Amino acid sequence: MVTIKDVAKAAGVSSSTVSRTINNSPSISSKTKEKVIKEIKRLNFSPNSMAKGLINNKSYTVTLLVDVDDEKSFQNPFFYEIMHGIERLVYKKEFSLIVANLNTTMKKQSVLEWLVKAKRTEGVILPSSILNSKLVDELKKDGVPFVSIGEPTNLKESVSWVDIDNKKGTEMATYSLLDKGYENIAFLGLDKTKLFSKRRYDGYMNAILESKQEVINVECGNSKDDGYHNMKKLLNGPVIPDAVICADNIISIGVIRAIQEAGLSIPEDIGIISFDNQQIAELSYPTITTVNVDVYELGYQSAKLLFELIENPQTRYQGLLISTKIEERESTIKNK
Amino acid sequence: MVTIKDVAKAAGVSSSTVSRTINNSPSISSKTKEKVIKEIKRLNFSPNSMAKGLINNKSYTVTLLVDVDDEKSFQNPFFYEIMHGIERLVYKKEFSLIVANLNTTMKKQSVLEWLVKAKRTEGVILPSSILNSKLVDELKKDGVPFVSIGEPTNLKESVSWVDIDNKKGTEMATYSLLDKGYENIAFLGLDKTKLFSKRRYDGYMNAILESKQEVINVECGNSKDDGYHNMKKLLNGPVIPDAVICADNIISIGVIRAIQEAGLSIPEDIGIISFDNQQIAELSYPTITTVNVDVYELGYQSAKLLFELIENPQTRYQGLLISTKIEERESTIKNK
DNA sequence: TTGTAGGCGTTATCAC
DNA sequence: GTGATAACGCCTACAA
Repeated sequence: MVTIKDVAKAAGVSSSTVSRTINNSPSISSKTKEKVIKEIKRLNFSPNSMAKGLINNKSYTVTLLVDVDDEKSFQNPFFYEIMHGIERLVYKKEFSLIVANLNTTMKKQSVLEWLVKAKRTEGVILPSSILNSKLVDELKKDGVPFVSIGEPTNLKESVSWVDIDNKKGTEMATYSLLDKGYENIAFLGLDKTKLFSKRRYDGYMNAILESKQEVINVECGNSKDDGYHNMKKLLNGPVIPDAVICADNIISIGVIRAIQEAGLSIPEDIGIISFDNQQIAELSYPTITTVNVDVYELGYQSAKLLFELIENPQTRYQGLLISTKIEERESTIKNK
Repeated sequence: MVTIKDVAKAAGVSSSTVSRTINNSPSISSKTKEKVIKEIKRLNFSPNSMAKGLINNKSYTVTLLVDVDDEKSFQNPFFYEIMHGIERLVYKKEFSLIVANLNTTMKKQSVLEWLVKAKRTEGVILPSSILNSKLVDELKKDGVPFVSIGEPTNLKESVSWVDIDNKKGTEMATYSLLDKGYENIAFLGLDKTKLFSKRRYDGYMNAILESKQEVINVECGNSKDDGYHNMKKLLNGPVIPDAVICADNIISIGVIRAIQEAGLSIPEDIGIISFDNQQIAELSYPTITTVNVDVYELGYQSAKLLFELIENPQTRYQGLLISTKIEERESTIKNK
């Protein structure tokens, strides 16, 4: 293993000079600097991250905490993109990204304790679904900066978080449907136990009331069967909508099925807008217009907030909303 | 920060005694050991991982390398489960799991170099799609153990890898269809550029030839449109199959569409078996019978192989195949 | 069985 | 601008 001493010897300088070169110290002549850099390259030297960390008491490491056993924790398709966004910034900062599972069984302690107390990590990003007051207390007590992905609920403390602007998303979706000429727009899939679902409903409500239209609201779960059965009911009901906004992407699969079985056509008779799950939206017949959710950006911004907290612990906690965009596909008509 | 010295002072022993206690040294009286452990707990002490790493020249860290920009690298839905399998073993070994992207831009060097040379990681797990001879050379030169997820292709060197037993999977699927009474079984979606696709075809071939049936093979890409158009062609062709095995899960969505448009019923007229993508298989109407692929196990076994290499660098390279299981859903009939 | 001392590779603090 | 030296927290001979 080639160390700073080897480089120093080879370049005929002291190890401090090599250290200064590595760390871009201003007080060093460009001549020796050049010489040292040359030797560093020749010897293929990289500073040992642990020795450096020991001195500075830093691990140069950030943790993405998940709960694999909790379905709400991170949806499979979203996780990869979120991680990608995080990774981009983390490595730009010359940190490493650790991924850990909240409920991993370790000998004596919890993973989180293990990561935090042994100085293995300097900050944590975690989904709001696993964030409760107890966890917040622990993290704050240990002085580890953290950022929640998703706006937390039922929390007394204030924390930093990043979320999709769900409300604005459905608001835009509703207006977009109205613009196209749809007149009876239903919202299907409100689940009051879920914040994102409520937010999406709020956006829909806003736009509907603002436009003096009638609210058609169907509360239900988020499986394809929920979508199917509730759409069926709606089609037999007093007011048949000519457009449906689905709170959650899976629901829309069942909704489409119900509409097609009733002999109605999409998007002519009934238009559909759902929330982003690109793969499903594009696999369906017809493909589904969605409120596009930029989860890469979600990840990137969460990392950005985290680094602000790491670099300056005095930073105030803040909430950040990522804007959405409507991606037109076959389930909505261009002009009615 | 509480160090080994604080514990030593509190317990009235030397720091070496504390160190010995932590590391379960045999030469220590159970009495002092007890005393020390008590203080460790009271003071809430955890050994600093970097100081320990510096001594042993170990990082206690394993890296999962991906290429987020390469679609073949890891399918979204698979990644999470694979990672879960890896994570399980990694933390059991009291290591951390780093996730890094091959093409992350760092100032001077590649992430991999950065991770390896600065002693940030002790082993690497990576998808076969990004593994080429150049990368193998680099990894071997640096002496980092690594395991490929997926059987590598076009590699002169021998390496350790884990893969799904694709061949056996389609073989079982074919026999299962024959058992149910299907007689003209087609294989749709052979892509000769992909090893897993070829393996799946081989399994189908084996079973068909063994059973003295006729081979119906359609080569095509793996989009839903490929599935749709090629199934349509098949339905207009001389021999209409009464069962289809799809090489890839997305294809089956198009295949189903084509069959339904032709007014035929699934599974009565035509049965379908595809490969695992649980979400898609269950969202479809009808739900799709799949060859179930245990990607958690894939991840777990890759980590196991990696640790064998880390703990004993003399370990021989080996390839490991994970068996599959057929998950019956609506797209195949019970008895024809 | 326990304690002392030296060192892992780096950086910060002094001198020069 | 540069070099010696002492840390950082832990482990491991070696000594007792």
